[in-house]
Amino acid sequence: MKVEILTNYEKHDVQQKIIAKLRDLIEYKNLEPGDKLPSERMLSEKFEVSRSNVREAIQKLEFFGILNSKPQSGTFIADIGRVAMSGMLDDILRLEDPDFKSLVETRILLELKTVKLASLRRTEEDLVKMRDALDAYNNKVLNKQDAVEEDLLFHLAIANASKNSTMNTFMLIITPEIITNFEKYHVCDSNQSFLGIQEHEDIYEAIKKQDPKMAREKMKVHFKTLYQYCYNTEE
Amino acid sequence: MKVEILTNYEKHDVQQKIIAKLRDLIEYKNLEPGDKLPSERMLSEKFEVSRSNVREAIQKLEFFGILNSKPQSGTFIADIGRVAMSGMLDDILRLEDPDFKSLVETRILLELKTVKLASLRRTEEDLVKMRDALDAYNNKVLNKQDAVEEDLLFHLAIANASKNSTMNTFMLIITPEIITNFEKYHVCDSNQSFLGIQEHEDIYEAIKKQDPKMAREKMKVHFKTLYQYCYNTEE
DNA sequence: TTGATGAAATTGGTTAACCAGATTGGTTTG
DNA sequence: CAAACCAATCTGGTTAACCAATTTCATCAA
Repeated sequence: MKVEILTNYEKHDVQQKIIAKLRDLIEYKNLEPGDKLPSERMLSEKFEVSRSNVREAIQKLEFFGILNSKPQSGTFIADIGRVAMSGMLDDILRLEDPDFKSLVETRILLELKTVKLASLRRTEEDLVKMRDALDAYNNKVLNKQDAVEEDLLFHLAIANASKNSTMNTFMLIITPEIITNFEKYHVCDSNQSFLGIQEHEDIYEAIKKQDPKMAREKMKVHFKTLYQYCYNTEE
Repeated sequence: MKVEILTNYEKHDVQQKIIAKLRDLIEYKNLEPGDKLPSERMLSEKFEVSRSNVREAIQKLEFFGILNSKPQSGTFIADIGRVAMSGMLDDILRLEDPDFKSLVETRILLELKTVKLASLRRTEEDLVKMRDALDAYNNKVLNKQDAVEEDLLFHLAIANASKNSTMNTFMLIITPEIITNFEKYHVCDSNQSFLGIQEHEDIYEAIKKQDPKMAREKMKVHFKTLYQYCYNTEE
């Protein structure tokens, strides 16, 4: 068991080292936006790591949008300047994985916004999807079953109706971690889920009526218990 | 040129297909949380794609937190239930890449929060980093040079001082796209940058004085021009 | 019958060879 | 002299063979 964590740590460590070396290389060689990075083979040789490790590091930086690879051509530095590039790489290297409090803070922030946007932009189709998620949740709760997943799916349906793809993506990123943490800390017990039915219905109604103020207010009520786990998150 | 876009499209397409097939497989085989996925070799054979394609798709789903691979053991379904899993996979498949408006909306939302958190939680070290970023920005502007990057680095320093790793990560994700879009649409011309100096200084002062209300207010002022590009983003 | 044992099969990860398309630079041709 | 051309080279992507750790299961001992 200890070994597994160790290997994962080492793997992450190797990737961080490669990213750091790439940053130094870019600095040292004075590479500018649009310039081509040395080939993957060269980098793997120079950094003394496997080519697949190099590829994974490049993929990660592609995800952050500061590199992009073109098949049969090369890997290029994105159109952000050297200063921004260097600063961002430093930040990426310094990134820690999120704690529960940080997740909840962010979730509340995102959802108080998506619910407003959803009430302004939702289509009829969106309403149907939300209604379905709601019914699934209600069924589970009435049968006294755990309904954390159905809960989150309703919230994801709202994010979907907000028509903001960035916030939608971010909600998707934090949702699994929220679920596992909820189950770990037993945030939701059954009577809370029971309350949740009405709270969800209120939110749904506000969105249906296209009333952003009300929607936001009802979401806030719904998050009241969450606030307790994150008490100094002033609105 | 057309070919390059095509290959990228196809690559993304292949990955989406694999994810869809994984979803169907999980549904069909009734795989529960904690269960093991078939091996990468089997999947690549069954889906008729290369094993590396399978690995990349799995990596993506690992990033979203719904799978995790253990070396020499297997790939496992994360501890979120089948319902949540299935819903999330559908959402992931439906994700579109972000438009500028969505990016700006999200950035404003995040920054109005991080600036408040930063003013409550900033350390002396954070202040130094922000001061450095600020000086770099001012220098560039006074020399009438483009300072988009330095601008963003100041904002990233704020996100860093907010001590919320999730928001910090999200800011890093959207920053490069913000920069490229800014340069594409020429959002910042020189006299605006000139105004920016004072606006930045105001924000910095508010954070230094640990005044969250003021900090948020000054950030709002700073975003006034951005609002124009995203006018129906009501506060 | 039950628990321990260990060899064989299976796993994700790594490596190296290979592929097809893009790039390059020297040559040819008008 | 400049433009067109083509082959050698270089690129990221793919494939297949290999590795070491893990899992499995038939075997054996108590």
